[in-house]
Amino acid sequence: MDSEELLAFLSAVGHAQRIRIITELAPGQLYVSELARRLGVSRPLLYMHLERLEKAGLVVGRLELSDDGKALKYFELAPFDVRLNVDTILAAVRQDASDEAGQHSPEGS
Amino acid sequence: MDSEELLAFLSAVGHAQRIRIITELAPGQLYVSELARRLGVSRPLLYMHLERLEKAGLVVGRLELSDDGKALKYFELAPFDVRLNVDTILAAVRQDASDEAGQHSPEGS
DNA sequence: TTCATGTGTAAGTGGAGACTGACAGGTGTA
DNA sequence: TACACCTGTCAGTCTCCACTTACACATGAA
Repeated sequence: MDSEELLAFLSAVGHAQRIRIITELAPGQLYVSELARRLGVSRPLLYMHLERLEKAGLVVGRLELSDDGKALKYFELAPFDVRLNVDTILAAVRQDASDEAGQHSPEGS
Repeated sequence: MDSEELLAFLSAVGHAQRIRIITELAPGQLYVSELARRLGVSRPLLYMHLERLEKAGLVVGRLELSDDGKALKYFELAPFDVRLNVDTILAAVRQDASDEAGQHSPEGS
C-alpha cells in the first residue's frame, strides 16, 4: 500500500457519516434506498459517500434483481485490517519510491 | 477511544501534507521554522497542521531555549499505534454510548 | 395510467478548511 | 541601530467537498 492508497483509505474512514455507514453495514448488506432511509440521508449524498468508500476498498456494491423484478443496488463491507503507526506510514511513503522505480507491473505487496 | 477521538485521529493523518510532516519528524524533533523550510510551507499553515496533529495526539510540541537565547518551538512524534478494521470501528462507536452513560470521569480504556 | 418503489446523474449552493501575506514581538550579533 | 534569526496570530482568499433539489428512466401493483 503506497501513500496514495493509505490517504484514500484514511480520508474515507475519517468522516462521521461514513463511519455511520460502516456501522450500518456491519450486520449485513443493504441496498441504497434502504440505507438512505435508515441514516436519514439523501440518496445522491449517500451515493457520493459509497463511491468514496468503494474506491478506498472498504465497501463493495453489486446490482441485484429482487423477486419482484426491481433492480436493487446492494452494498456490503469489504474485509479490511490496517495498522496505523509511524512505521506503517513510513512504509507507505517508501512504497511510493518503489512504485516510481517499478512503474507499471505493481509489486502486489 | 470513542468515535470522536477516532475521527480526529483519522482526519488528522488523512492529509498529504500532514503525512509529510510525520515523515519529516520521524527521525527526530525539529523546530517549526526549520520544518517549514524543509517542507517548503508557510509557517502559519504549518502551525495549523501541527495544531491539528497535536490535538489528535500524534505530535507534541514544547518551547525550548537554545544556547544562544533564542526560543525554539520543537515538535516531535508521539507514539501511537491504532488498528483499523470493522471491529475496532464498531468498538469506538459503542464507546460513545458508554461515554454518554458514564458522563464525566472517563474510562481511560 | 397513475402511484409507489427503485437506480442513476446533473447542476447548483454553502461552508469548512487549506493556504497566503502581513503584522507585532522577542533575542543575539555586526 | 540595523540585521538575521525565531515565535505567534490576524485577516483575508480560494478551493474542495458535503449537501440539496431536480431530473430521466425503469419496474410492479392498484
